[in-house]
Amino acid sequence: MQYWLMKSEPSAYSWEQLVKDGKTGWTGVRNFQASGNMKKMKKGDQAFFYHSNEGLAVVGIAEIAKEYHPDPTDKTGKFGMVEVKALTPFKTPVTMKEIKATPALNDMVLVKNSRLSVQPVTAAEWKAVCKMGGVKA
DNA sequence: GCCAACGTTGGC
DNA sequence: GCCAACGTTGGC
Repeated sequence: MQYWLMKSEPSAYSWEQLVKDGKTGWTGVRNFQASGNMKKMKKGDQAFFYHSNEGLAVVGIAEIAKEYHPDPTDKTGKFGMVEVKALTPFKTPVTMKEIKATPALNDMVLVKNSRLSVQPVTAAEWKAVCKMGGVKA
């Protein structure tokens, strides 16, 4: 089981929308590192859903429903996509501010490389953030 | 709305 | 294959 973090601007696609849709195709990634991370995802892996720009917080947990395959919205054929489904909403969102205020979480990719939209999360980080969000890891 | 950081592109 | 220029992301 691997853990991940995926970012989305709420104005583009929010957690609330994913809950409503149940499942969505994670298209539009145009970054090799992010796309490469999606390639490593296995069905059943879990990912934090992070709201960037507005909210600035981890708001829930999604599960990888379909593994990496070509993104039909990418005309160049270089990038891929996965499908995710809503799994567990956080009781309380875990904000960037709180993450930065937690020494154990300062090595998160979210803090170190805030521009990467799909990133790995360690088991320890996963556990800590889940706890802060009020859900069981 | 600004600006720093970073990834990508393209000319050489 | 290098590197400058450019565009985009995202926190503040």
